[in-house]
Parts: sequence; structure tokens; C-alpha cells
Amino acid sequence: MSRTTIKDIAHVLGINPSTVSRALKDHPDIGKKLKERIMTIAAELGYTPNQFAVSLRHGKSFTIALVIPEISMYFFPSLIKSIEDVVHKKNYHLMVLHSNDKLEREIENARICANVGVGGLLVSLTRETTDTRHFNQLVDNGVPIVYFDKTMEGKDTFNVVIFGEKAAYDGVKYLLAGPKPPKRIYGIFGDKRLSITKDRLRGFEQALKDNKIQVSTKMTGFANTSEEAAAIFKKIYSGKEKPDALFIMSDELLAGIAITVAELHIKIPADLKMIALSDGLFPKFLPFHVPFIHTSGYQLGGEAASLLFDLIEKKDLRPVTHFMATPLVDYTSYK
Amino acid sequence: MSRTTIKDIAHVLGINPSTVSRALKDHPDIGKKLKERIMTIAAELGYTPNQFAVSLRHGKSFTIALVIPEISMYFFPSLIKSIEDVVHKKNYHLMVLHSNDKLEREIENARICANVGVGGLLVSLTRETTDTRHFNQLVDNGVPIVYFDKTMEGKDTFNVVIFGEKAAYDGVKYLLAGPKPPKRIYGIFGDKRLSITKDRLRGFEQALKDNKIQVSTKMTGFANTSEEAAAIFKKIYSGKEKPDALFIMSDELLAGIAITVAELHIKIPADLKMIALSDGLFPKFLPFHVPFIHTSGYQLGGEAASLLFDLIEKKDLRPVTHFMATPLVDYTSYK
DNA sequence: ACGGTTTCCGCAATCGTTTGCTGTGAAGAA
DNA sequence: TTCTTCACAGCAAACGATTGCGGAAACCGT
Repeated sequence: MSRTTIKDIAHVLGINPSTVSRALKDHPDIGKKLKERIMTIAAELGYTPNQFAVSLRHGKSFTIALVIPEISMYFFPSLIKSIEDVVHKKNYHLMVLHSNDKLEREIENARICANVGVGGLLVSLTRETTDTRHFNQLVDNGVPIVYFDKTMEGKDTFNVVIFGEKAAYDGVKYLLAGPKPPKRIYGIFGDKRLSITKDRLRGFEQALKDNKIQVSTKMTGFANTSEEAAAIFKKIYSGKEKPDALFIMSDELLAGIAITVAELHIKIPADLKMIALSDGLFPKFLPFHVPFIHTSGYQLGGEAASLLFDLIEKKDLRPVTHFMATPLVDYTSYK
Repeated sequence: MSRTTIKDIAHVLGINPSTVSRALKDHPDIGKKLKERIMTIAAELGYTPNQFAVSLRHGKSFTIALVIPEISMYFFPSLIKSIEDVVHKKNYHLMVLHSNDKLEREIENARICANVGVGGLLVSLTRETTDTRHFNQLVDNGVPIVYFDKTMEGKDTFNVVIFGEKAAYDGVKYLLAGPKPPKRIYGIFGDKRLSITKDRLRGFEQALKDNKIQVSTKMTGFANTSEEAAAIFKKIYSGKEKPDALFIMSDELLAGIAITVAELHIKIPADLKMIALSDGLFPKFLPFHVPFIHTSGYQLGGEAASLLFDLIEKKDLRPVTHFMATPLVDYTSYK
């Protein structure tokens, strides 16, 4: 014997399944006493609705899809934790779709979402993605989508992003602060195609301009991986124009840099003043103190998920972009 | 206009939906020419089956549930990556259920799995879990379950685990090897209730015995968090009986220790020879070289997922426990 | 007591797919 | 030619929950 259904309850009481259905969802058409009897029996029999049937009827399920380009150790755990939290509280479930930074795979994931009729999507785009056409079918069917972190510019979508421009700006400001400002600032950035890279680069350069520092392409390097970051930094630092201040766009890049810093026995911050954008966990494990601009994956995920449920619950919202705050954490001060 | 259904195709061709259904799954009852015509139309109309209806009919879905006690940055990313990979290849989807190391939540997650009719489960247990009764309903309904990493002892389930006993044994052996063996070995372990802790402790102690070293409770410490590990180690190392060799059961504990090692300016391996069980990524970021016994979350996840699909595809397997190999990686040698 | 309103519940169709059974025509055997 | 055998395709009933519609009883006021 499998699960108890609405029919079973109806059969026990000699009534119609439709009555049971209505009673179970507190429909006013059903009398109080009968409603109670039905509730009792349902509880006794341990009734739980068949989600397939419910979904079939309504055309959508209680599943939220998380579509992400990569699963990084720096960002993903805190992100998924907060998302799972929100999703669970709303009695939804979380489906994880990994795009592996391939557009093709992202398109496939969009198709899957349509197929399985997810109730909403949380999407972070791959570095190959240049438009979001592949999500249009979902949108047309009224499935809400919140893009987060790695997004496209465009005002007709719902986005939740790190305020990367400000974060980078603040980072540079931090580097320039203090009694003896650095002479040579260098910035390490990620893939140029990414929105987050563009944002942060813009903030970086703006901060330099605002501080009357000549901006040049020799002040920035772009790396797609930890290893590339290490290589770039090593090369720069071995050159004759050693930077004395370093801006690092992300934890992943920081990881590569950190190894190199240790290898080259660079004194932090004496030889090199550093600032990174970081989720906050990783810097604590480094043998030197790295102040960071806190780009919280936990907050980002929570905010994105909350916004998504706002969309699911009330449909009449206007496209909007949420910018997450990015406080400076200089934990040398509290440690 | 929403999705195209089997009925639409039938209507276009003026035939019965059942015929279309059979044709689409290459049933021998349907003629070759008709089959082709149906296929063509289906492709033209961009038909994709409604998974709700399919699931309703079959009583189960193409979803695999991953039930995990915690989302750690050390283990989880590599684990989920391999699982997602396998699951995706099998055209299934992955649902992530977080138990937050609470039995109550794990029980709820089991209920959810039953409700949404998952096709199979990958389960890692919380530290509070002492039996797996809450999964019995699933088992009774023929839903396959593979327990991995944090499991219960017991021969009537399918398990995939790190060969922790051997890993720990090898770790101690490594510490004892070399020209001048350490005098005082100390081991840092996780929560005592966990199967993985018991396994590793057993291997640790056995290795000591086999090397004629007196085993005592003063040689081991138990920590539930990174911070606790740091605290314990700091206390031990500040005492008069400083260890000169350290066994560390996991990345998380290693993280705490590493910070303390840096703080106390301990020379590795001169002052302290270390070995850790690790997923492999984290040790590379440390300012000193830590050889490790590789407990690969990626392999573990892949193996568990593969086993699960074996169970899904052919039902007649006997309960079995897979032990994952744990090679020693002394990357001082190749770095 | 009678027409009219509520209150309460059942009927049956529906979501899209699957599948056991039935029925048709044609090909084959006798 | 007639009877069997296949190959094909349709019919209709599921799976479980939902919901528009209609109808019976109970209630009201006059």
C-alpha cells in the first residue's frame, strides 16, 4: 500500500473527493464540523498531497532552480546556504543546475527549467553569455527570474548584484589612505567579459581619477583562474616597476596571489599594501592580514531568493536592480 | 499558448494520443512510416513531455535528492560538482536538501523526498542521527538510497565512504617515517559521534599500537569547529608536553590549526611534522607545506552517484559498502 | 405556508501521459 | 476460398488533485 490520497479520505467518510480537497484548503463552502472531521482523518491517515498531481494541475511546481556557471569553493557554499534557507522556509525545494561556464549548458538548463516547470529561477550567467534569449520562454510563461551576481546590463530584468563599482572604489580609497600613500597601484581582475569585472574595473579607475592618479592599462591585469593570477602577479612583481599596493577583485584571485606572496617572501603590508574583494572566510586562513571589502555571498543569495519569492507571491513588480552593500573589513583591527 | 502536448501532435495528424505516445517511445506496435511522421511533427512543434504528467503516471520523478548535514567550503563544492555531473549525464536533476546537522531537519527532508517522489537519494547523516528509520518509508517504496561519507554502521544499506581507518593509519605511518621519528604525536579529531571520526580514530590508534607506541587519551583532541581545533591545539602546544607531530582529521580542523601555527610562529615541519586528511585544495593556500592523505570529495560524490544509478537501473543488487582509496599526497615533492 | 436566499456538498471535466484491451485490415497458410 | 496470424492503431481508464457548475437541503422573512 502506497500513499494515502484524497480519495481514500473521501472513501472513509463516504463523501466526495472534491469536498475533501476543499476542506483541506479551508474553502468556505465546506461546513465547520465536516471540515474538522476531514482534517482529523487526514491527519490520522498521514495524508500528504501528491505534488505531481498538484503540479500537473497548476502547471508549476514548488521548485526553485539555481542556475550557476561554476561551483567555487569561495562563493558557492555561503551562497547556497542562504538560498536553501529561504527556499526551505517558503516550503519550496532547490534544484541546482550547473552551467560549467558554458553557454550551451546554460541554454540546456533553461530548457530543463521549462520542462520541469520550476516555480522560479535564480540565475548567474556564464562568461560566454551575451544575451538571455534562452530564458524568454520561461519569462513568457510567467515564471519569475532573478539574475544575481553575474548578470547582463539591462533594465527589464530583476537583478541582485554586488555594488562592485563602489566596492572597488572603496578598495582603492583604502589603499590610498594613511600617512604614506602608495606610489604604484596594481589591480588584478577576472574575466573581462563578466559584468562583475567591468563594474569593478570601472570603480577602480574612477577612484584613481578622483585621486588625481593617471590611469593606465599597465596598472591592471586580467586572470581567469587562481593560477593565472599568480602568474601575472609574479611577472609584475619581478619587473622593475614593482607595485606597492595591490587591489584584488575576488577570493579566487587572492588565493593565487597569496601563494605567490608567500613564495616571494613579500612582507604584507610593509612591501605591499593589499585589499581584496572577498566573501570573508578565506582571508582568515592566510598567513598575513588582508583587509577586504566584504562581498557577501550569503547576503547576496538571501536577497536574491527573497526577491524571487516577492515576484512569485505578487506579480506586479517593476524590474529593479538591488545593489548589495560592501563594507570594508579591516580585521587587523579586531583580531 | 503554452506548451505543445501529445494531444496537439495527435490532433495535427488526426490520430489518437496513445499512438503518438507509443511512437515517441519507439513502441513496436506503431508502423515505421507513421512513427516517422509523428517524430517530424513532434520536432517541428518542439514537443517536450510534461514531466508532471509523466511523474504522476509513474509515481516517481527524475530527481535525485542530495541530503547533507552541512555545506562546508572544503568538501561540498567538489562533492556537488561530481554529483551534478553524473546526475546530469543520466538526465536526472539534483535537489539539494540541507539538514543543518539537525536530526529534526533530516527527518523533514526524508518526508520531503517521499512527498516529491524523488527517484533516489544520496544521504550524508547529521551528527545527531543514530538510526535511519526516517528513511524507511522511502526504502519500502523501493526508492534507492546511497549513504555516503557520514553513515551508520550496518550491512543492510548501500554506502560509499572514505576508507578513514586506512587513511588515518597511513597518516600516522607517514609521521613516524623518516630518519628521526617524532617523540610525541597528537591527533585532532572531529565530533566523536560521527562515523568518520570513529573510523579515523581507530586507524590512528591502531597505527600507534603497530609501532609499539603507548596509546593514551592525552594524545587526542576532539573539536567540532575550526575554532575549537585552534583552541585545543593552542592549549596543547602551550603546555609542557609539546607535540612534535600532528595528525589532523579534516580540512576544517586544519584551517583552525593553520591559523594558530602562524600565530605561534611554529616552524613546519622542523618544530612540528604535520599530516592532514584533506580534499586537497586547501593545503595549497597555506604558507607552509602540509602533506595530506587525499580524501577526495569529488571521487566520493561521483562514486556514490554512480552506485545510486546502478540501483535505479537494476534493482537486484546486494547491500555493499564502497571504500574510497586515500592516496598520500606529499606535494612538497612536486612543487 | 410560500417564495427566496444561504449554506453546503456532489458531479464531472480537466491537467498530459501511459497502457491494457479491443478492433480492424491485410497477409499468410490450408 | 476460408481460417488463422500479425501488424497497427484507437478507446478509455487510469494517476491525484482541483474547480466551475448545479442542486438539495436548511434557513429567512412575510
